[in-house]
Amino acid sequence: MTGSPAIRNPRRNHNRSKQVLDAAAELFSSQGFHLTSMRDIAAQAKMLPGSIYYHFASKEELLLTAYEEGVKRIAYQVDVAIAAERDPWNRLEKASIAHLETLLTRSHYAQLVIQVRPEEIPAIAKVLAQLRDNYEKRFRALVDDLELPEDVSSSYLRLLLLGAMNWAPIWYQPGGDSPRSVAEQFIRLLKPLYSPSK
Amino acid sequence: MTGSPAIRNPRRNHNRSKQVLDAAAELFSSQGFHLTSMRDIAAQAKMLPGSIYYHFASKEELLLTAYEEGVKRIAYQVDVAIAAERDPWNRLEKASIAHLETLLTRSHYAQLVIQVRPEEIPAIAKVLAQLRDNYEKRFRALVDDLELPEDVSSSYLRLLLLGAMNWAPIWYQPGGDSPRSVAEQFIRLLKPLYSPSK
Amino acid sequence: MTGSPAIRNPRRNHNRSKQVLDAAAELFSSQGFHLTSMRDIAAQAKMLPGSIYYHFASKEELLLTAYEEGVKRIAYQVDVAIAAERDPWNRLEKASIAHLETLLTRSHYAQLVIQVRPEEIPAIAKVLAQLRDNYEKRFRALVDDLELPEDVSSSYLRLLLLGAMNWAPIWYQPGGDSPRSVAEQFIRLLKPLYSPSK
Amino acid sequence: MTGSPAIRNPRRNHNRSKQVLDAAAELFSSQGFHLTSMRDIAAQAKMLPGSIYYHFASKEELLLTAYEEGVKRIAYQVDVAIAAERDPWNRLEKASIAHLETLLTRSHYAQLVIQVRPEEIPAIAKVLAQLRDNYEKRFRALVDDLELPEDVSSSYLRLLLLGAMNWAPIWYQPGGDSPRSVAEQFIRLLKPLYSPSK
DNA sequence: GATGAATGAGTGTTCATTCAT
DNA sequence: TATGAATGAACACTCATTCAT
Repeated sequence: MTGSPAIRNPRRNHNRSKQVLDAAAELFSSQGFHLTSMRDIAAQAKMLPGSIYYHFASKEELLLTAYEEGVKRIAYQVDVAIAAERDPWNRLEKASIAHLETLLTRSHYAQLVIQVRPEEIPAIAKVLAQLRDNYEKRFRALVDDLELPEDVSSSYLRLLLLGAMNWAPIWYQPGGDSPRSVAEQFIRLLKPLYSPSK
Repeated sequence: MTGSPAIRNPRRNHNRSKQVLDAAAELFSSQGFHLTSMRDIAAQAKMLPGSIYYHFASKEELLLTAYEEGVKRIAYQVDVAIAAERDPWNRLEKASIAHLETLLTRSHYAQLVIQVRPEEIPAIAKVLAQLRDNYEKRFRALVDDLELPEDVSSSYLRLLLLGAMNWAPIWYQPGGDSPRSVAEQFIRLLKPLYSPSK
Repeated sequence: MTGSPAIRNPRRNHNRSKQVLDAAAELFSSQGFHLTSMRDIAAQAKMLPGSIYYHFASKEELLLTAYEEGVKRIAYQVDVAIAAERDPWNRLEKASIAHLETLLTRSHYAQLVIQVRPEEIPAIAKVLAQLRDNYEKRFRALVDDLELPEDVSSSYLRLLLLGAMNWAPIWYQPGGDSPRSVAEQFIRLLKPLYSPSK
Repeated sequence: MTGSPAIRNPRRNHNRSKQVLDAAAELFSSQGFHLTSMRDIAAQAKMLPGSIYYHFASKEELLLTAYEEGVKRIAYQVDVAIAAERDPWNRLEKASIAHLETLLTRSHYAQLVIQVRPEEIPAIAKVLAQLRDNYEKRFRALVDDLELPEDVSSSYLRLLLLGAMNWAPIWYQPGGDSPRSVAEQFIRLLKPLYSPSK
């Protein structure tokens, strides 16, 4: 796993590697890892199955690479969203909107991070879990910045919010409320209580 | 899927069928559907792979049966828990405790309901989703019974709470807080706001 | 490698396992391990490729089992051949005849022991080498029993004889001298010198 | 197999071709033909797999070329070794020493001649066998020059000696006796008998 | 001369399932 | 009821080879 040739040497790469990765991200996120065969990915990328292996060493490496990209993207969206905000609750709200929007509409890569459960792929379960953990640290910090009453656990507030958001792909219907409004609703349910000023 | 012999004649050797089902529930819930082979289940049930098919027509039927049992069990626990309560918030709390306790500690069958994502098994995805939906209606009713401020969406409150609880198996560590206390914390985070009298 | 089902439970075995093993022994010994595919073996055994795996866990296990059988057979032939002999040179000659006859004509299993070089199959190279070594110990003992002049190394005499015989499959033509007569010639080339009586 | 460009124009960049051939000789002789992939050879020669095909038309041609070189080298060593000798037994001894020394220590190319069994590569099996045969004719001549008793077959003496030597790579350990001394021992085992004068 | 990229046939193997006994 | 044995389709992957650039 020291990187495939195309990644080591991206110059002459007619971005076919990206094509493969895109195909993998889409199929893995929509059908899951085990229901997606290398043949499926090859077909989607308009390649022959064997050709994938020029770009990626294994199915697991393909997932891992896509997953990393997913974490990068969702992290980037969240970081951008909160950059200009100072108010702790606003920051949490912006972060939640970015999280849910990326998760639900923006990118197959980001969906991967939520849809694929690390334990499903034992060989790389630990790395995947760590990557996600790393991303979620942002929410830990955001929640810790809130001024909460003493008897309120910031840990559970974080788990409550993140859990609820990560479960959203299960029930979310594209036709209904926008991801943004879902996030706002979640925050509204939590916010007023702990900021008596409002 | 017209039912296997043992299910048509449920009295006959009910034991062995249950043994198979137990094995399936345990393995499906701990490793997932796709990482569990019929051979694994047979081994755990101390049978040969072919023998399973006397009891269940297919891997999917095995999962479906176990899933149904899981829904039944968790539903029963919740129903019992709220039977004696009248206060809406107390009822929601008791239900949440029962939900989380069953989910996290009580039974492999119940874990199945959360751990197995219907879309993972396209052939029976709809039935599974419906079974879960049916169970979760309880929470719809419980939340609707709360007296909430007008600007608060009971739908999103339900989704927030259920999502957070269903995500718990991802981060829950057996050594830490008890499932009961997790549920109480979640409720405490939501409750005070809307019932300022308490 | 704790033994395949059919070997653990040989009773009801309609000796299909043996059919597979026979096919493997023949093909491995005539074409070599790497030029023989599991599909080839299956075809020869009138089975489908997947069916082989009911009997043997892997291609390597198949080879190993056949190789063990080969060692057993050639060892048995040699042991029987020398059982009634007392004179050391006669014993060596009988052993050599048995060795070469089994090797060149009797059985694909025995040919395996010579035709397949352990290093060709790294995963089981050590076991194979040990099995052959174990067999060849017989010749060490037989040569040690000869009364040799002091300046003659019994080690090299053994290596000379065994090497020459094991090389025989390379040049041996079924139409020419019999294996027996080849062995006798080899012994005649070595014997007279060290038995001054002649 | 009409020859690759580099072979048609052997002056041009002879270096790179040799590099490839060296890599092939080393890997083929140490791991065998089938366990060595073109990728392995390319890596060892610090090239990309596709580049090999500028120099050699196929894996088989690569082996054939290296094998020819091996035969040439071992033949040369033997020819040089016996050039100055007149006594038949001395000639045979010198030839054997040269044969074994080249085989066991001198060159991967020479080892190829012994380590690679022609039948392993059906497409060129005959050519390989012929090449080796051609080389071994030397020993036929050397043995025929010995003055042997009438009842001793010079053919079998040759097969005995050559077989024993060619089997040596199987048991030879670099730490032990030198190849020279092995060859001398073999000759000593055969010689005294037929030349009682010595 | 050499490379990046792809090909396509083939490999060993898995696995849900079937069925005669 | 259960088993031994087999099936056949699918799977991830390998590898010699090709070829435009």
